[in-house]
Amino acid sequence: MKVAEPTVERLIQYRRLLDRLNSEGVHVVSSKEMGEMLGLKASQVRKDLSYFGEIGKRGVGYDVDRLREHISEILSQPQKWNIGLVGVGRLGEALVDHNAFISEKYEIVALFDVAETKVGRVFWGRRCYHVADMPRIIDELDIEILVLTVPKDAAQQCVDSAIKAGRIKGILNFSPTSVVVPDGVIVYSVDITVELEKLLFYLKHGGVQSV
Amino acid sequence: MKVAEPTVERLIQYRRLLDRLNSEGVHVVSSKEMGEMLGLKASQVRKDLSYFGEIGKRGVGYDVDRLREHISEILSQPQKWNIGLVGVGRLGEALVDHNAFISEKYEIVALFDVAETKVGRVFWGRRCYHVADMPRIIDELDIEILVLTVPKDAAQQCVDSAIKAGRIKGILNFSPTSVVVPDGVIVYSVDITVELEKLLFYLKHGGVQSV
DNA sequence: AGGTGTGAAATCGTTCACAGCC
DNA sequence: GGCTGTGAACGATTTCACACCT
Repeated sequence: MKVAEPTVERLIQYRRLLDRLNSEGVHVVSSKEMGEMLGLKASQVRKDLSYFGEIGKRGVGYDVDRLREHISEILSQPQKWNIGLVGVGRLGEALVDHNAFISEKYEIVALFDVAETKVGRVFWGRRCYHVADMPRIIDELDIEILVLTVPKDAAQQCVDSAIKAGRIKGILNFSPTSVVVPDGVIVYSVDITVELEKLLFYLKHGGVQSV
Repeated sequence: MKVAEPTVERLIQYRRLLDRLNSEGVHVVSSKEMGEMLGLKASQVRKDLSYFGEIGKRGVGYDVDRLREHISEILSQPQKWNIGLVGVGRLGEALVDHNAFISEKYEIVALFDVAETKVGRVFWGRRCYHVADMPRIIDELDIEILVLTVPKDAAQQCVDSAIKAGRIKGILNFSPTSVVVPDGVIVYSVDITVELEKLLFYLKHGGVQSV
């Protein structure tokens, strides 16, 4: 089944909301309520949820637990992914220890940097290797996902070098630059500068909808 | 002039690319070349750039310097914005010192936290105040933008309290949760967990286009 | 020949509106 | 009465295709 990107993004948010509702002891929720909590139209919520079969009860709403199970199933992963983080700067360190990277679906298994003060050391249980050793380590540790937190000038060459190992399938890029990758490799960019500039742009012009 | 959000996002990327090309001594660039470097179709680039008048030369391409000026003009800000950062955790610290927040258009002027070990201290030249004092400090320092790097359970109440000062116009939310705001306040969310999960989803399914 | 600018077409995503069920 | 599920309408964005310039 093919799912549009905005829908996937919302599914993830629904699941998170349902986790919260569940822990608060809420058992039933309507599309209207979910919409209000997430800043979405009720019809949007219903359409998203209906893609995967009839899961709600007309006249009542959705069973929190059942819906949560259902969405988790859609978002489930067939395996645990090994992640390598490149660039142990301040942002890199923040991410290594970040809640977002603690999950049964994935794990940061290696760090990479060029600084002699970092290579060889262990940060939060992960060893830091030299960037030049990436191809070998990626192979040895079966790393398929890269998190990039390097300065912009280093981003492309880190990617090129990591991809040579032929194992990398996805990259989460925090560097303020675009990177070019071969077909088959997926890149998502989290670009703080861009988000801030967008916010500024819409503050300057008449306010627009929130996102 | 009204500009669509995806267009604004790309304009920001064009400008960044042009800055780089300029520093590399490149003086002319075509829509095709820009597209390749940013992962966009040439027609997309041309359409974006043509919204603001004829700026390229047919048969030649775009003058890097002139185009850069032109886009900078569109993205320019009428004033310098004061930013308050809430949540001096590891991610917050990383951002305070992050390149993204060094600009003539905006400046982080105050930090907020609840931890006694942080309140009263100065981090990279910015004083950290108690979250309870936000309304007063926001008023005194004329803060109109909030950067949220607090745990998810604290996010909404921080927003509510900050907005009471009636001065906040925009929020850049790094907390892994949605926040509800009154009309007129713009929220952009940078959600690391969501981006990572999206990447995973499309790794599981047949790869999709990069972003 | 090579590259821009731009209407028109195609695609993608959201919202409406209402039938159907609880 | 209230709420879901969904085709159809709508709106937004991307891509095409080609006229036009140099």
